[in-house]
Amino acid sequence: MEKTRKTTLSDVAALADVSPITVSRALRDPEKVSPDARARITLAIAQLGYVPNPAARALASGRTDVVGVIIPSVSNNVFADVMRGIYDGLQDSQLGVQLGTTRYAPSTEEQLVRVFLSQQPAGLIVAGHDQSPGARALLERADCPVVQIMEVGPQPIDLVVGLSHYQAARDGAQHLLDSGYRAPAFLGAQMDPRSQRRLAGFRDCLIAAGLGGDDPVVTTPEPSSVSLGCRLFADLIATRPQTDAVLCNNDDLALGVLFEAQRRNIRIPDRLGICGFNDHEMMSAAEPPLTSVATDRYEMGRAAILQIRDRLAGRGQPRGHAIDLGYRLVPRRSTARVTP
Amino acid sequence: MEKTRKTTLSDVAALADVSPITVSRALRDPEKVSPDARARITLAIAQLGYVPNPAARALASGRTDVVGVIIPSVSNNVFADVMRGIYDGLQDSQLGVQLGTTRYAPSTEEQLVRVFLSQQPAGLIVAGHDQSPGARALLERADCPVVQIMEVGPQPIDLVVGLSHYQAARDGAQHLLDSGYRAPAFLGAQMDPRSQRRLAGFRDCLIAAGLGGDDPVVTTPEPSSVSLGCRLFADLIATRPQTDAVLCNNDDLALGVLFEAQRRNIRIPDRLGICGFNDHEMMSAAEPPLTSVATDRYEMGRAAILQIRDRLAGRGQPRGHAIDLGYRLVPRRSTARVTP
DNA sequence: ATCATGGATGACAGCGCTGTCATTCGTCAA
DNA sequence: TTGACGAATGACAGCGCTGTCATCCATGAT
Repeated sequence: MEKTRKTTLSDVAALADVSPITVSRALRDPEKVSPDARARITLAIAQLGYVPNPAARALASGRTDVVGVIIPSVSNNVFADVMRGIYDGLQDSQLGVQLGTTRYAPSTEEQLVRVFLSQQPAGLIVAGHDQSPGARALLERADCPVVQIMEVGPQPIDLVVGLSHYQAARDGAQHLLDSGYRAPAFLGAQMDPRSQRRLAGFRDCLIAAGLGGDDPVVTTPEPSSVSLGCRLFADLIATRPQTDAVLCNNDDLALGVLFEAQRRNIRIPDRLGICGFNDHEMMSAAEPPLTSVATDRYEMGRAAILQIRDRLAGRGQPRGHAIDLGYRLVPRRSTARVTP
Repeated sequence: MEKTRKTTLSDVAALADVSPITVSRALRDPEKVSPDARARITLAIAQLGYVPNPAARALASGRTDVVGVIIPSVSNNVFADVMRGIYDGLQDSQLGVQLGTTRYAPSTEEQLVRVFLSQQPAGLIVAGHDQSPGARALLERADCPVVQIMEVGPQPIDLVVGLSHYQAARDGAQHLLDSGYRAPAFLGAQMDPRSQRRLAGFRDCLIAAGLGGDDPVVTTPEPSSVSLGCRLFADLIATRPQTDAVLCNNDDLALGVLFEAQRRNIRIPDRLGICGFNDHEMMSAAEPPLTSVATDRYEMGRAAILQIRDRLAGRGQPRGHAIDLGYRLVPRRSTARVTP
């Protein structure tokens, strides 16, 4: 296989009988080139199969068309939905994505921020607002739009798209109380900062309801899974048989609770209420359908990209702008207790 | 905020009192630099907070440290597992990932291949072996390692890590027959090429068993989901009430079938056997636990990256090398019929 | 002492593109 | 007719790094 030199701007320019600069302009800013020249250039590009070299462009212009995305994990389906939103938001743009995963380690996150920023990205999307001081300093100094997603909170670095996990979980807990449950518990895995705030919302709800003496919480740092939901629920009722409802940190756990309850012939919703978090598609399909606090992960990703695109187009929101996508409690049969 | 010029190799060189070339070498090939100089350079780098410019490196060397990954979708948890394997395989390497999603569209895939190749990646990972002729031609001409994942098949482009979906599904169907089911059906969504081959395996198994007269298959091009499993199963038993088992194209559908069967009080496994595909973690947690054909998506991603790393290190496998990760039938209660 | 050897280092040019001017030319108002 | 103006185009230099050679010097064999 012959090592054929790649065709360059100059090749195109020669064929189209213009200067390389004009070709460059025709590519980036077609308006600025006469229709005549533009046509010849387009033809030449097609004939030569020319593809621009992004490294050269990046070096010369100090910009790339890549948006860096830094999330804790790809195998968490919350982030899968976010990514889908990001890719959809990218449609009809020149932008690409570079993805990094932190595995929930702040030091890894900081390193990724450093690496990504060194590539002079068009924008950066990071999950959460619990960056290490170092990472935060880097991001504040970044000369590209930075979007913190997942969560709204104090002191945004630049742009924010998220929701209040505290409030969402607090409302979920309140829903359990409103449905007549008197001894709700919290089940949590992978207790990242957002999970911690959900837990705080749960606790405050109980305190506000005068049920604060106890702390019916079972958590683990393990990654979340359906099986883990089974195990945590088993632990929970072993130590607190009086529990009559569970607020789960996410839907996987809720599904595990459902299965474990079925195994033990615990009747849902009468003997046990179940509320998940996120409202993954499967929640409505389950038997009984499972109540959950719906979050719009897809829109979170999509909105983040659109914020960046707006900024790049010069009509973006100012630094500090936050979009609160909110949440929605979706009551289903799993908490529809007939007699309190 | 002052636009501070980034520190460059020359700045480091000046501080360390060596030439820029030596700094460059110290970074890429520390062995070739004297310990003395290396120490001064390391110190200077730390003092200046120097971070190399990957665009400049890419332009000068014609190489990048980025592996392109082209998959159909990120929200399919099969690919989420693959991605996790990829990121784990990347540990302790300089490599990064650029991810593109095709949305199951061959034209999008071809375009992504073109764009990614223009970035002169360190390697490329693509899902499946049903690339368009154009994409295939580009990949064959690529001067970087190319790994086709998910599936083993004829005429590999370069390297392959996968399994035979045909055989895996055929074994799944055979398991249903061996368990005493006489009228198994196939449920499929998002009928991509791999799903088609699974379906073919199912059909051939039935034919081989003398049950080929009929074609008990319900499929849809819609993306897979648990709810869709419910609906497809409802359709199935409406048109073919005699069905006594289902082989599902994936685990989401299987879970949907379970829920729908529960809703209709169809007893599992006696009245209905359920077999999924992939053996997602939730399958073992379900009640009853669900039989599935296990595939090692994680290892698929990991092995793909390791193949690329080996190649880059000069000790890789030759073109055409394929790794068949196989599959494993995991029988559980959902197909454990007591009386055939 | 002399020369070949190889490790360490450096000079030079250039990767392909774009920012910043400068230049050309046609058009229109005065 | 003239000058001013703006659209279209081009020349030049340089982004930060690396490939390819060339150079230097200590070492050990002769």
